[in-house]
Amino acid sequence: MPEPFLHTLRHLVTCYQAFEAYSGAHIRELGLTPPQFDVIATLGNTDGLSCRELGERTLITKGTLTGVLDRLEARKLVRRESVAEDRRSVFVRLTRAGEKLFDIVFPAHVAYLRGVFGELAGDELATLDRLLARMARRFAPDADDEPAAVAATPKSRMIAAARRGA
Amino acid sequence: MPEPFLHTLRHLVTCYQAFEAYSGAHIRELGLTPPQFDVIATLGNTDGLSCRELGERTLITKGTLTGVLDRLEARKLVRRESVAEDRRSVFVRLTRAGEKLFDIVFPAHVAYLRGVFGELAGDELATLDRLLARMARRFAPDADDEPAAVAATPKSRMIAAARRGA
DNA sequence: TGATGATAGTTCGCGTTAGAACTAATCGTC
DNA sequence: GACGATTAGTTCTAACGCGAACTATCATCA
Repeated sequence: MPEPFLHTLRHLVTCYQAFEAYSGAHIRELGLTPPQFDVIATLGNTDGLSCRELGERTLITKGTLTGVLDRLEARKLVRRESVAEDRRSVFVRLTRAGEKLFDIVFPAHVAYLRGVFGELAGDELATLDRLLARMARRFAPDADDEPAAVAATPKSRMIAAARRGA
Repeated sequence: MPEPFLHTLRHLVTCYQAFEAYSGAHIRELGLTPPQFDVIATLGNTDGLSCRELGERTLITKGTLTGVLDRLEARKLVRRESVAEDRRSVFVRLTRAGEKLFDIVFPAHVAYLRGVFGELAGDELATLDRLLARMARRFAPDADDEPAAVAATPKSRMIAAARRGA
């Protein structure tokens, strides 16, 4: 009993990390950290989002999000606004500079990633997709795949883009 | 052109994070952080490893590994020894207490994970395995899958176990 | 109204992350 | 055998990562 699932797990981790390294290297060249990119990408073509929603979409926990937004705000790529209806809430939106950056880095990064999948047959991609989703549900029964669904788990990368493309 | 690969990527990230959260929660209950567990698990049933090899197997970069080992050594779970043949190298091995901990936490964690895969048919697991490995190679052409092969990329989780089971 | 509870963000502690700069030791090669 | 190039670990910096504690603000319901 060599526990074959451990083998699969290792490949999951290896694959994820390889993706992270590949994607992250490019993002850093663009002058952003991966979480910062996720925020920019999520905010792009939007009228703004609450911190809560932004956290859900990027899979960044709220504690971490505060710091990420602080740094983006310091660079004037993002602006925090208070909401009249609910004064607990904070609305986040791209500044002009943020939008400009989005228009550059988002397409660039998607193009950068697209190259990797060139040869992968569409049905293989679909199979991988399906199996990953199933496995994810197994680990986190309270899955999150539908537009309005809510989760509140950890970090991410390119999540934003993935969700947009979905 | 909805860029279907973005959808797959999102699932990769979601799946990885779900695994991390699931696995990490249990590991924390056992009184270790995930990287610490990886080190303990990798060192278990071994006569010790060099920092270099330990880093390669756990996929923890050397800079990070120093800190992880510092904390494990402070808890007397691990011991650093200098090597006569190569005085640059540092040999790391479990202390008696470390071995004792390994004997408890490793089987416990494998059992904890095994439950999740119960229903997954063997061939599906194999398919997922194969596709993940292929995708990983695509992101990191200098793949690492054979025993003695070398890589030097980032972090991990349960890597140790996966490699042992492999 | 007023106590109870839930929610939105921030702050904090501790640990991890990558990457780059640094020291020390060994290797390759002539 | 000396010299430049590698290699092993450590140190440093900036940014996450999560959980937990905390503040402020709604929401509910009696």
